Amino acid sequence: MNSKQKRQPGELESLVLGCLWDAEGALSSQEVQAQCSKQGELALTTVLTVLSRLEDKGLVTRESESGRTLSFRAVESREEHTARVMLSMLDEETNPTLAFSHFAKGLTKAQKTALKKILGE
Amino acid sequence: MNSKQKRQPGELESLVLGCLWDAEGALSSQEVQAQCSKQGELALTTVLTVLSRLEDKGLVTRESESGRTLSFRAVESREEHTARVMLSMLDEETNPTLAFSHFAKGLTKAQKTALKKILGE
DNA sequence: AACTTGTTTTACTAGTTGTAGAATAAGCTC
DNA sequence: GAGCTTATTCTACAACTAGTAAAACAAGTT
Repeated sequence: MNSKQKRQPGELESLVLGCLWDAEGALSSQEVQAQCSKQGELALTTVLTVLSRLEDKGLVTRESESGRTLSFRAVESREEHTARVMLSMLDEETNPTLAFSHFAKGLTKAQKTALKKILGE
Repeated sequence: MNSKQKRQPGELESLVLGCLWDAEGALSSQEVQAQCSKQGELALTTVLTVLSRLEDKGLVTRESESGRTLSFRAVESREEHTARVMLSMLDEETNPTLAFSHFAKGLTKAQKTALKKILGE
């Protein structure tokens, strides 16, 4: 039986990846299912399909620990992922400084302070 | 006639948007076609379809200047766009400071200097 | 009125994502 | 070790996105 809750494309993958990001270590497919299902039921096979696709994209790895059961973990942390995507966007800029300029305008005061501190080290 | 050069999904849209970003002002569909076709021929209708889709996404606007002919222009500059996407990613972070930390590690020396300067103002 | 040319409609294909049943494999129980 | 249980992989399909462009339409021009 399915609940066919129309999701935006990419939404389920983000949800699953988010579960792994929020978890300390690796999770079994059942654990991922349990976490994700807080937002509506999902079949275990659905979760496994999504995990496979995330693996194909290099965002998730699987480790077989206790015989039959697999564990999945995010390759990067949420913050590493964000940083990497941000950096890759900058790489395509011909004028990174101008991009920084717009970027800085949108930062909150707290964010600006935090970033300045990190750059100062 | 078509050349069916397999493009990655999103590639053509980026190409077209890139033309508009590289142009000073607004471009006619023919001008966009000419710019884009440096990378292989494209039918004018293809270009127009892509422009329409970019408009639907709010990335492009059209202006009708001299009667029949339309002009298209990017809503944001390349750098504004990059900055906005970067900021929106940060907005979803629970720990922006940690993201900054990874981000800073990936910046070149020159980029770090430029960013520090901008933040200092 | 016919011709030219710029724009919109329609269409088709391929690929991605959401979703999950069916099939298979690997342990476990008696 | 034959069968039961359960974890994983295969297969499938619908909806949507994106590449691509022919066909249809509209608005000047001659």
